[in-house]
Amino acid sequence: MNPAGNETYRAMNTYTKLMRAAESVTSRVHRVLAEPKLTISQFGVLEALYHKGPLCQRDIASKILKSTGNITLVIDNLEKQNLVRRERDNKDRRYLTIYLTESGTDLIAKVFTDVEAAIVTEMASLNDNEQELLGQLCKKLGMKGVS
Amino acid sequence: MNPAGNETYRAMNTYTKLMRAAESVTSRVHRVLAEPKLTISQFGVLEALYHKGPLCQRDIASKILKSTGNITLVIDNLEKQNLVRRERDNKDRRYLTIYLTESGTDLIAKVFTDVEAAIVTEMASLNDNEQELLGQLCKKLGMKGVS
DNA sequence: GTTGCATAGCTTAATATTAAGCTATATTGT
DNA sequence: ACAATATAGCTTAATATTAAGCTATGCAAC
Repeated sequence: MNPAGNETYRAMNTYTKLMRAAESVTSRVHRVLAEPKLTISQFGVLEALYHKGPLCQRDIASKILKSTGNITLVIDNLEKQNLVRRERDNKDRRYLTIYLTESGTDLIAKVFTDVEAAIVTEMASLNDNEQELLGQLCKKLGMKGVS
Repeated sequence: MNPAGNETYRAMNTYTKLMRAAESVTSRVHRVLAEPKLTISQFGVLEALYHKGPLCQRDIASKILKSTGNITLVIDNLEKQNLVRRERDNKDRRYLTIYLTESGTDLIAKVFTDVEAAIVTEMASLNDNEQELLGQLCKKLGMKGVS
């Protein structure tokens, strides 16, 4: 096999392992969302609000990488369950600020704790140094796109 | 911060970087599917057939992690575009074997080459040793689920 | 053989998602 | 002030996806 072939082979191999790891870890972590009946997007929205405070829909959309139209629906559904509420910004009336309600805060606090525990369990396959190393390598890969 | 807190902090950090890397790399790689107008699932099906040979729908479903009902639709759409064909197995008539057509083979050969090139480009952020290391760490993480 | 269980693929209904375009609001340039 | 432009969120139509259940086929036990 020529050098180019080796490079390709190695890249494909690494890529496959990266994707399998990400997918297998997330799919196990997301199991904890079944009981509270949250979709992954709903969890993403609640978690963003929980850690960043109130946000407008566009910011939420860009945070969880979904379209603004989709966020409208996700927030609608969370609002129906009384987990968040919308409030029109009086300075710029185009904006809706989304707030966690009290029960929304309670729910995400509990669910996030469970997700966190699941992630710790998953990551326990690697020791400290390995996790540090994996983090660095992933960071290098992810940064590529910031061009 | 207590030991448990540190462990959690580190795990969350590593997890986040892993997910960001996976998502940022895939989203860039998948851009090459826009021009041939293939969905990610369609690409997954074609690629499975290209590398594994003819498969029945259930095997395809488990390979690309989609429901069997969904695969029925994905194959329907590929069949409409004459990229694959279904053939009833005469030994066990419950099975449909899915074959790439000639134009399907041509298309996936070309598209896979492009995807491969995109992956090589992405992975070029890491040198040989780093890729090897990343692969090993990911493998360790992914294996957790095989219990 | 017939009866009952298992399995492959299909259908249906519900939900999620996106892209494109719409409305309302704000900003900027003249 | 007014026109043009930009932006936030919403709507609509098309597509994707899943879960649950259905049909047809095969297999195994009796």
